[in-house]
Amino acid sequence: MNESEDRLDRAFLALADPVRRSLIARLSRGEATVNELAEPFVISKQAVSRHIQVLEAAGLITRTRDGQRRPCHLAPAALESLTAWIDTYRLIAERQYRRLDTVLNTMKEKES
Amino acid sequence: MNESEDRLDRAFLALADPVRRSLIARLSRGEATVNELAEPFVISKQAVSRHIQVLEAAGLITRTRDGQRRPCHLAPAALESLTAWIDTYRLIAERQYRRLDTVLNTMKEKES
DNA sequence: ACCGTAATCAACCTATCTGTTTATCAACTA
DNA sequence: TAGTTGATAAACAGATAGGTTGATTACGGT
Repeated sequence: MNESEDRLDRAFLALADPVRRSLIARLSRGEATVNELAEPFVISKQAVSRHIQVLEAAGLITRTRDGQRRPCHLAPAALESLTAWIDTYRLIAERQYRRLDTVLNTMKEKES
Repeated sequence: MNESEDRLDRAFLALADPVRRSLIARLSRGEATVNELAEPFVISKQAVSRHIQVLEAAGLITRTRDGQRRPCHLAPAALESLTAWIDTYRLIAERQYRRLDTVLNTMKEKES
């Protein structure tokens, strides 16, 4: 039960689809229902509905109830946890590269 | 030919696997060969080799040649482009939420 | 109560992912 | 040159992703 690993799996997988990224982009401008979200797409509303379920299961969006509507809202905190994961390793790697640069420059100086 | 969309697809999909994320974590501490990367895993070296190909196709790592070895290096720039994408929409959404808070607070003030 | 609408469920199809095993390629070493 | 080692290719099997269509649930309006 690697809960946090599973969460990362689901979140990154959720973002690995252009339709779902497009839904995220749309929701960043404010809440929207399934019908509203599905409108611009060629695929069926059912397909969009399942994309939304994927995003919700990944914790990237939340849903409220308003009569028969189920408005979707973006969950910025979940997005932040993804950038946090990525940045952890990016920053370590960048430090490595800077250190390597320093070593190379030192060697070059000693040469001359 | 949505090249940049395809790149995002491949990059996020590449991160949607615990083995590949583990490889990223390892590579953040410095370059490593396929054998070195495969050693801690239970799965076969061939499987790890293909995970590495996925990471390379996604642009998340690069490879050099050193005799019969093919050392892998992390590509921080690619990771940065991912955080840039996520942060774009996260920040917009956060602004939305702050604006909503402001509206709600204003309404509360007028009430009293 | 009835009808329309928002949304989902269920069954099905196809393509892709991820692992395996076996075989092959390419480079170093004695 | 023969043998070893790093790495990959090829072919296969099982699981899952993502689309379709048709049926169903649940709420609202008249």
